[in-house]
Amino acid sequence: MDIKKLEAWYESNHRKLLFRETSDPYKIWVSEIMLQQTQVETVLPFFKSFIKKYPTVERLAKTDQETLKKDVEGLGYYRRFKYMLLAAKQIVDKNSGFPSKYQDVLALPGVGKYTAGAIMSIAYNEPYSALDGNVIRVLSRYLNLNDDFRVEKNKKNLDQINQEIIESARPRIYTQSLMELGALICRPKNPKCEICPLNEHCIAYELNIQETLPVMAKLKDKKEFNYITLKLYDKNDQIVLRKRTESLLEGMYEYPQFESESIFDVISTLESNGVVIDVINKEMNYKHIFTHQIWYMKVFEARLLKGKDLSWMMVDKEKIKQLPMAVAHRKIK
DNA sequence: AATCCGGGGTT
DNA sequence: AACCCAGGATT
Repeated sequence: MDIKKLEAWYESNHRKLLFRETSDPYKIWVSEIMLQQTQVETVLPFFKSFIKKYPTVERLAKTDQETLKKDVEGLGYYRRFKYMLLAAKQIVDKNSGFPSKYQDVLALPGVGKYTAGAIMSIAYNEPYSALDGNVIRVLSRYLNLNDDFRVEKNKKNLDQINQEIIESARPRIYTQSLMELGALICRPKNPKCEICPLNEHCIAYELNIQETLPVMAKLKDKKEFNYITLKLYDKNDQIVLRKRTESLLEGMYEYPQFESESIFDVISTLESNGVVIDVINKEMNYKHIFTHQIWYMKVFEARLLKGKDLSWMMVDKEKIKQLPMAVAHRKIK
């Protein structure tokens, strides 16, 4: 591996990212949790306001799950922030600062092998492999590895290789340079191999098969759901919301919705539970795509005439925007 | 080892 | 519309 060329490339070409202007392990940790499955550009504004509001782990530990969910609304995978708050409380309870040993970092809720390696190498400059999607792409091309990297065993092998490399590199620079190279040069499509600092010994480039790597098994098809979604107003013109308890979007608020294709079925189901609604008009159809699901939502405006579900809460229309709500419903107008 | 967790981007 | 991207926890 041309580590010297790679690190030199990084030092003169990397983006100036707000969360890389520090080696405060707390801030590195926050950024790495946000960056899980999420693009840099998406994370930046969230990180900025988050650190302004929660400059220290002590300040973060004092907040509550619902406030935190609202702070990160739109980032997705909200469970990671549930774990983030649990971890912050653990750290503050122990009163020994942000952990600095690999095993202690790895033991934090929501921190796996990648995130622990990223924190150790970027914040503490210690040689621990951080194998994310970018690094997998760069190394699989450089070494021409045809393994399916959705298979855990293959990731583990590559992680071992990366561990050996980082032990003779400058960890803080090395980890960031591989990720930056993956984002800017060694991109999934149209990689800029001509200007890549690793092109001299990149096997995939030599064979011109760089775009076929890395091999990733196809994900299974998404499951589709049809919902009747209600913008339901009570007599005081307040709107009915429900706080989700399901593991999907847990703790986020939503308009009441029912798995059905027919508003008439929903009306009769509600009536058999003592709830009477008067449908005013059909609004729009919405589609929302998750990783494993697609929601087709038929939205109706309705008036609540009688009864209510125990899980419902009445909210002033203007207050909706203050509550954490998934994009799937936030986009309903 | 397989499945569950969002959301945004590109083609 | 169809494709791409991708860590951690749970089971």
